Amino acid sequence: MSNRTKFALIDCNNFYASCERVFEPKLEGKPIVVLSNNDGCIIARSNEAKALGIKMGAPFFKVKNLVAKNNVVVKSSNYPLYGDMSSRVMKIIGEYSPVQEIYSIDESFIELERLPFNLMSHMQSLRQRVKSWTGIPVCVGIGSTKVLAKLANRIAKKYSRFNGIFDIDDLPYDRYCKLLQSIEVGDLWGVGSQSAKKLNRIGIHTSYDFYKADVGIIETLLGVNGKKVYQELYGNSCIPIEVIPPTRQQIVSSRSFGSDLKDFDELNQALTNLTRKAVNKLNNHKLATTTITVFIYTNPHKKDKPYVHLSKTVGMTSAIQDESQIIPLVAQILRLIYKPGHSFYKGGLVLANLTKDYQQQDLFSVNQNPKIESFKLQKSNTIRGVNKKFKESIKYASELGNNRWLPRAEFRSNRYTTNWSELLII
DNA sequence: TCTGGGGTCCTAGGACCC
DNA sequence: TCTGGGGTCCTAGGACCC
Repeated sequence: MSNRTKFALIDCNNFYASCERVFEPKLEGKPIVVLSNNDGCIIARSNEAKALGIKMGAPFFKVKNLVAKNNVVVKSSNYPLYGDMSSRVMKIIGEYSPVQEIYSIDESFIELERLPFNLMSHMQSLRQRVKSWTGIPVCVGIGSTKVLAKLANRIAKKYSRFNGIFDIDDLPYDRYCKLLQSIEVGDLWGVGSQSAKKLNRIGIHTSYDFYKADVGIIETLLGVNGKKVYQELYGNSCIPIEVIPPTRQQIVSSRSFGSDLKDFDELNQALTNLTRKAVNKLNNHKLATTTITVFIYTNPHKKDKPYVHLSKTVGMTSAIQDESQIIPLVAQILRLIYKPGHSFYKGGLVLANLTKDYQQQDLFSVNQNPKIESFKLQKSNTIRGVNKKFKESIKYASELGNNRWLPRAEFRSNRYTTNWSELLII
């Protein structure tokens, strides 16, 4: 047991709600919810809000009464703040192990093998340091596989007597089985609602049922991923830590609009903005794309009107990476799919087939005057430089207009850590 | 009636995660 | 009135190749 690899999962408690509290300490002890883009759904809740029965993912308008009655504090999401807080937290976690995977904005796995420390006090020190340096509370789950570390984290969060740290390997076998019996199979990491339904149909309801089932049946029903989860419950590590994030496969940029859009120019305005965001990401990763998908669709929740989903994918013979190439192309594709008379609720684009090698020229293209090519490159570098220094001061004209697409964000807090004009004032 | 075998690549759809 | 956004991987089926 003791010389097996050990993993720890560090998970921030109610991350977005906790970020809001750091800069508004009077919210401590009060119920808080954070809304998705466009103030649509609940995407984070403080413990107090959870206790009121506010569900994850609930549409905001459906819980407005409950929220008002209980004086729940409402915040629009503030990703610049959360992203910056996340990188601070992750950096501190990284000081506690040479092997770290940043799994999501609020979770990180680390490997604990061969660390010359008492594990418990080492992790206790991590928790305290993250809390005192950033204000964010975290819990630590420890186990010999990632699935077990995830499970352990649940326990650490749920029972305060563990002081935020739980090592599942410390459980004797019978207690481990008891624990599995208390957890629904759909709550295991990697078993989602669809798989849970399939398993329920053959009498597998708890994680313990799953643990005791035949591995062949699990593989037939859930495929290789289900089998991995199964084996990880037995302590056989199948899902390795990924220290280096794999290269991106695609970049998606999409939004539901602040108001439904009918007009082509309005849609194009929104799409230009989204394209610029996607291209910035592309450039930051030093990638180029050869496949662009553009899509727009009407509100699927409105039953009185037909749901219309329009999209088109275009492939190119050579990879492109420049705003001046991609923005006009997106506008062209939008022109091809656009149909008047519908109220579009959401739209976006996907850049796919990403490649590092964007110098490759098209064999059949003509007029590749090297002077012109180098001028183009110089131009786009200049624009990028100016925009970096003077925040988004050069834009495509197609992005300017009536801004009806801008998402609602009625309850947004300040970008305390990333914007000079929104610093905390004491 | 009987109709090879082995492989790749691409796409769409489904499932999962946060 | 009001329902998020951004990812990954797997699988099945079709097209195509020799």
